[in-house]
Order: sequence, then C-alpha cells, then structure tokens
Amino acid sequence: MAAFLSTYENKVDRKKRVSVPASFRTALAGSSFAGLIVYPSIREPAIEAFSRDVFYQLNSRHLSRSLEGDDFEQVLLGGGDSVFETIMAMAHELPFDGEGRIVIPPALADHAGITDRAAFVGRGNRFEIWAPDAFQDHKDRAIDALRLRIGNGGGG
Amino acid sequence: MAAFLSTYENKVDRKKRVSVPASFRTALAGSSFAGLIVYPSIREPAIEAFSRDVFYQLNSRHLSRSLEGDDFEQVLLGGGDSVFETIMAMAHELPFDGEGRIVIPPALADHAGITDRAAFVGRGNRFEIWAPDAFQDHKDRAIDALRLRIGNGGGG
DNA sequence: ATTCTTCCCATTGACGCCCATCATATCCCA
DNA sequence: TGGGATATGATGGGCGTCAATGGGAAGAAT
Repeated sequence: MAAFLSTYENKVDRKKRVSVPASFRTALAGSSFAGLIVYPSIREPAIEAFSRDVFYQLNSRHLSRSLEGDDFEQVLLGGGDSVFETIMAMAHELPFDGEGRIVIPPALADHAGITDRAAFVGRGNRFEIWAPDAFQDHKDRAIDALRLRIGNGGGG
Repeated sequence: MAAFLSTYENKVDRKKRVSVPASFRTALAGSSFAGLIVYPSIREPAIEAFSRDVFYQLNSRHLSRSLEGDDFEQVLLGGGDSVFETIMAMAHELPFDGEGRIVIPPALADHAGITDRAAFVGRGNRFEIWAPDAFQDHKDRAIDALRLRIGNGGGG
C-alpha cells in the first residue's frame, strides 16, 4: 500500500475548494471511491483524513471484535459515547471533483481554523489537514520534544 | 542487501538536481521503485536517506500492529507515536530521473545548508546527504571523539 | 426564482523526460 | 606497456506534460 508522506500547502479558493496533493491522490487510488473520509481530530485543531478502504476496514474489524467476543450488548446497544462511535458520527465522505479537489465542510474548516490556505500533512497510513500556521507551531513543538527524548546519545 | 559505503561529493545544478552516486543506486536496485525516501536528521544538519522498500515496510507494519491489536483509538486518534508521525510529515519520496539524479526539496536543502554541492555519506543500511563543509567538520569532530573514547594508542 | 453546488474548460508555471556533452576509468590491441 | 577506443558516470539544457488554480455555465435544492 502506498503511504502518505510529506507536507504540502495548497490554496483554498473562493468557492472553498482545495486541491488534494497529487501524491496523496495516487496513494488513495485503487480505492473503490474517488475521494476520502475526514473527521475532526480530537486532540488537535486539525482534520484527520483516511482512504475510504482503510476506514471501512477499521469499521469492519470493530464489528468482528464485538461478534468474536460475544459482546452482544456492544453490537445491539452500541458503546455509548465511545471514541469509535463519536468519530463515526462526525465523519464526512468527501468526493474529488474532476481536478482532484475537495470542499472542506464548514464545521471542519472552523475546527481547524482553515481559511484561505490548507496544509496537507502525511502521517503514513492517514493524513491530516491543518491551518498552515497552526501546523508550523505544532511541528516545531513536536521536534523539540523529539530532541529532548532522544538526546544526543544513541547511534543514529 | 548491498550496503552504502564511502563518501561522494557531487554538484547540484541550476535546476537543483544532483546525481546519486552510482554505487548507491546499485545498492538501491531491486527495490520496486527507482528512487528513495529522505527526511531531515533530527540530530544533525543533514538529510537521512532510505530505500523506499524499508520505509514502506515500516509503515505497513505500523498499521498492521494497530489493527491486530484492535487498537482503534490509536488508529483513529493518532498521536500515539510521535516519532513515526513527525518523521512521516517531513519525509519525501524522491524519484530518480533517467540519469539517476534527484531533486532535493528546498526545506531539506535548507536544513542541511546544501547549495551547490552535496556530499553523499554511506552509513551501511542507509546514507546521509550533507553540505560538504559541514560534513568535513562533523567528521573531524567525530574522529576526535572516537579517539578520546577508544584511546589513542593503537596504530592503524 | 435565487442561491449554492458541481462539472467542465482555460491558464500557467513547475517538473519530469529526453537528448547531448564531457570526464574518467577500463579494455583491447599492438 | 602504452595509446587509443570504449563504456559508464556525471552534468547541462530544451521541451512537453501535468498539477494547481481560476472562472463560467448548467443543474439541484430551497
């Protein structure tokens, strides 16, 4: 499976459209659906994005686990406000237009603080969409934390 | 797998292209993709370079482990592995052109201080790309540190 | 009917692909 | 063993293609 790598910054036009980077579209290709699944990140002011196939696979495994564990209450009554179900409720399926662009739903754009530019951030198996400034801060903090953790020891 | 050995210095042309040393390309051969994965070194002003296959195996295992462990929250919330995610956001997949050259992304060239020349430094299973002057300094310091650590007695 | 959305086409600028040249190490043959 | 021929690698540059972006028009929703 292809992976989501790198960070790209694209423009959000007057109609709220934004191009998904070509390499991300390539990584999504092979999916039965020309588009992606998004939902607001719980931890950060960002949007999480998955290929439809990976997302559905996740959903399928969630059900399997409940069935295998004979967890009938989970299957029939649901898990209340579990992480899983909360996220499912907030997820959107976004189709590409002919040029590989998506329209970010207002609630999600608002959550991430995205106005006229959007940063597409590869996370391997998924990617995130950020307001560029917010992501820059987040990344700087993440790198500082990494440097602290690995120190100067250990071979590289 | 062949190993990355020795150090080569090549020219970065006007279009920011630079030849990957032929012996390194040979070591990368057999990969399903003519190119490599790079990301900025956390510790040094240098660029780390991997074969694409190694990198993608890492990525694939990362997802598999989360799914097999039924760790849905890990997959959905992200952020559980800051090293992995931070590197993914900064990594680039660089294809070779017909002549075995790559284009170093501006952010990485900047990180390493690379302008018109680049040093390709073999590190066994991976290699690094440095600004030649910076690498010379680094190497000198590394050798001094080694001498201190192992003592200066032995002849070579 | 008006507004919002989706589809389609145009533009442009960067990048990838291709070919040419040059340097260097190797090989072949005398 | 030496010199020229040759193969391979490194470098430079031209040009076509594609990705990103913008705008218009047709269709859907209210």
